[in-house]
Amino acid sequence: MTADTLTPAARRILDTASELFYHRGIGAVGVDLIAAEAGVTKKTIYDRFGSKERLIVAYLRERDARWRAVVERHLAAAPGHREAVIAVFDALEEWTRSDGERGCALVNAAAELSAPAHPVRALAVEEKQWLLGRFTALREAAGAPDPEGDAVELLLLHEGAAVMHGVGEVHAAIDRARLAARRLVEQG
Amino acid sequence: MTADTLTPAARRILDTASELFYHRGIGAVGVDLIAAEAGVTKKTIYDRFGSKERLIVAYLRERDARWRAVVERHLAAAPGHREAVIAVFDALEEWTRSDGERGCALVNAAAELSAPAHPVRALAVEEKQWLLGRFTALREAAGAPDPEGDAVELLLLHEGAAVMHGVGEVHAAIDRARLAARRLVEQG
DNA sequence: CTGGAAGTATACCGACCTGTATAGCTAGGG
DNA sequence: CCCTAGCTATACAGGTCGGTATACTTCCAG
Repeated sequence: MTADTLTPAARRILDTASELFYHRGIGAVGVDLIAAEAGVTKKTIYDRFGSKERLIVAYLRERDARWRAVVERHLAAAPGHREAVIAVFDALEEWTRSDGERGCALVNAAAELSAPAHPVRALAVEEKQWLLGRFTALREAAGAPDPEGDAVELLLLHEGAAVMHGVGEVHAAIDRARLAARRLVEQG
Repeated sequence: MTADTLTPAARRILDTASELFYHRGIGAVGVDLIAAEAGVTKKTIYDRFGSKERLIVAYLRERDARWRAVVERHLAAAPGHREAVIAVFDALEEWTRSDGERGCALVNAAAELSAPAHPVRALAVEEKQWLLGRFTALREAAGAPDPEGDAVELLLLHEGAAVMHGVGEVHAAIDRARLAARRLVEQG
């Protein structure tokens, strides 16, 4: 990871861009705005990141890494394979509470940048399959008869909860997803 | 509904805009492109729709109406309240097969246009709560002990399936969602 | 037969976009 | 002591954006 080798200005740029991209959308945020908010010159942005697209990728990469770290922490604290599945939904709750009411950044970015060859699509696919793999392994370890089927279902509940949390006005989406997940692991 | 009172050119504009907005994203499609693809002058677009934003709203409204009609058709054909729940997922499968691989247009639009006061957010919320209400009524009619809880869970599966179908690379997401829904209604 | 509605064609506006160029400042290490 | 990395400041290029203005045509209904 190159995250720690960032210069101070680059750090500020990435933090500012993350905030703005996530809450206002990628297309709605220009490079000039990022520069102004970060207290930095546009030249510095282009010196450090090369282009807006690469800044977007850096933003999504870092955010994804932070999200995965939250999940891993919750997984490590779970006493067993069944509890670990539930812990992923605890991680989602913590994540959305601290970080935002706008759903999954990767999904949103993929919605904006629709070109099939765009790098953010690959990032999104990779993250979803990482989580899918996590769920599959946990259900395998728990001796479930259909680990992959369970994993897809858990992923659907997870993504559904993230989306509905993003559009809002549907109460306790994450709670309900966790409840369904608990029922799945307890009587599977 | 004002859909049938559209002039021929307006009809072409709305059809073209729907195609482009859905597959490329709203921000990625300019008014000039819509005009060119529809074989129409920009002036005609502004004469008929007033602004890009109102064209976007018209696009989402009409698409939503078509989607709801598909759902209603599947619901009407279902022999009972439990089968009707499953039928919604059949509707989703038919809908995505005929109309696109890019998930829910309302969710995507809400992801792009993040301003909380933007009209598309209200549209998205309204549609999700319509579907939620449908599910709730069906579970109530089936005598389920927790109709609203069931409805939220079904909505999560539905939205999750739509999203994962959009990012792709997760096989049989809709099939799995329907399977989970069937299990929910058969042993609730 | 005439007037208005629905178009086309073309040109333009100001704002904003990503990205580049030029010049100068500062601090730390060989 | 000077060179380079990292930065600031400012200006600008080239393009696209949503939206408007003007002038002409076509066609149908009162």
